Amino acid sequence: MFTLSEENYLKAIYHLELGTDGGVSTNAIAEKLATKASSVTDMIKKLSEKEVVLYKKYKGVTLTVLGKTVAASVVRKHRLWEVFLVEKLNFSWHEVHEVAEQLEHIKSAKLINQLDRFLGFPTHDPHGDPIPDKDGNLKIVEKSLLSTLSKNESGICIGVDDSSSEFLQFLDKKGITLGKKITILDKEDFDDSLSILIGDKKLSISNKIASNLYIRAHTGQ
Amino acid sequence: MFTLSEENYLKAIYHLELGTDGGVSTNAIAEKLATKASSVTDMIKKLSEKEVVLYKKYKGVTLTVLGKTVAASVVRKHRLWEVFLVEKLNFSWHEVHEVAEQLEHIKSAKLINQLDRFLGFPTHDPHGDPIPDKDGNLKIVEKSLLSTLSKNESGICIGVDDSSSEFLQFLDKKGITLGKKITILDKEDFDDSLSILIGDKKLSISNKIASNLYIRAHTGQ
DNA sequence: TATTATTTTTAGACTTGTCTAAAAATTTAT
DNA sequence: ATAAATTTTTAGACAAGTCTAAAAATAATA
Repeated sequence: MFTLSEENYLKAIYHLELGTDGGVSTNAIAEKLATKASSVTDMIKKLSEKEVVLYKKYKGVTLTVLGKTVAASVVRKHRLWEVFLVEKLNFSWHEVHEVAEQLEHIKSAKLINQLDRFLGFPTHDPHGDPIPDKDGNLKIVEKSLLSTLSKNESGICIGVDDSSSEFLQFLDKKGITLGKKITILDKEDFDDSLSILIGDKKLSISNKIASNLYIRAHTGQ
Repeated sequence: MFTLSEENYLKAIYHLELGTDGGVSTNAIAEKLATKASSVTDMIKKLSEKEVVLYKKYKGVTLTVLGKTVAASVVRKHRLWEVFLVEKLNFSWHEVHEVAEQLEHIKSAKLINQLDRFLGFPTHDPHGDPIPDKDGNLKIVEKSLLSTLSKNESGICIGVDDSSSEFLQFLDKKGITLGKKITILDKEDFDDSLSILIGDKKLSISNKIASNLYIRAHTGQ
């Protein structure tokens, strides 16, 4: 069994590992968890003894298969709870993170399996991130940034890169939500801003926004 | 803000206070929390400094108004989660306690208020225990033990005294659930066993069972 | 390659919550 | 009312997880 703290470390390493090829550095973990490098070293030793990470001094860490399983299960719980909060309890997508950070540590296999069923076996959380299945596997969806589409191309909004509260609230205000079809009407060379069609509304958005929105290719029309 | 451990102590004291008139003894708390008296003394000092209990050495503790509010809020969360688990996630009433013990410590006012609304503002948990409202007040229901009813009297099953897993599973097997009407058909002087009518079924139950079932007077018939 | 800068680890300390063993206070019984 | 039993508190220790400050290793630069 793993403590709350251990689970948070495993989750951090899991997320960091997706973004890099080699091992994850002590400093990177420390920054992610808002703690000190020395604390990270201590914890890594513990995790190493528990055989959930591979560790060589000064060389960073990698999750073992076991470690990856544990981390994925925490992520699974986090994202299922996020779906619950948004779908059933009327939370906005920018309000769910903090609460899900707590709920992800509740220990009960039955709870999470029944919750999964209750929610209709969702595959993605409210931010568009994939929910690992019971075995920790992710269903990968081909995605690209809105900013990479060309004029007259379109796609379905499936997620965000920056999931800060401010950005999510901004999207809410503009009416940009997951599942909506977005078509590029025009691209402005001057500042790379976009003119888009979302639903039946025409919007102008900056390149910064377009570089934070993920799009799934839209087959059919 | 209170730690998980502090909340558990407050909850224990809250429950113990309902069963006695004066202050709650150190040993009683230790037994309830399966810990040592010396640990209790340590924690009581901390709680006393935080002004949630009144404490005089060797004289036991009492909750302050603030302490009672905090404890009631934990109990409220515990019982609301129990309702959720049974009503929405198909848990049996004997499976919910352990999970609710974890969920009761999740910190989010919005979460618990929305959960309350989602569940239809329930007043009692699956064991028939009352759910404190937002201000910590209980709706008291006039209740009596089934064993105190006389022949031909009847009432609605509203709760259990002993909520051990074994007892609850026994009740499940016999078809005795909350909300059902029970009528005393006969009382056996020899061993104080009862012959009862529940729903349309005739059952014979021992006095031990009857002394663990709470009944609300049944007006009308 | 030698030196400087950065990263990582070690050593030692602190907090929270717990424990054991012993001392002090209270209660019970003779 | 005094002795015995019980309850409660104190004193000191320990594990988990964190921190600061300093040492060691690695990486970057001249």
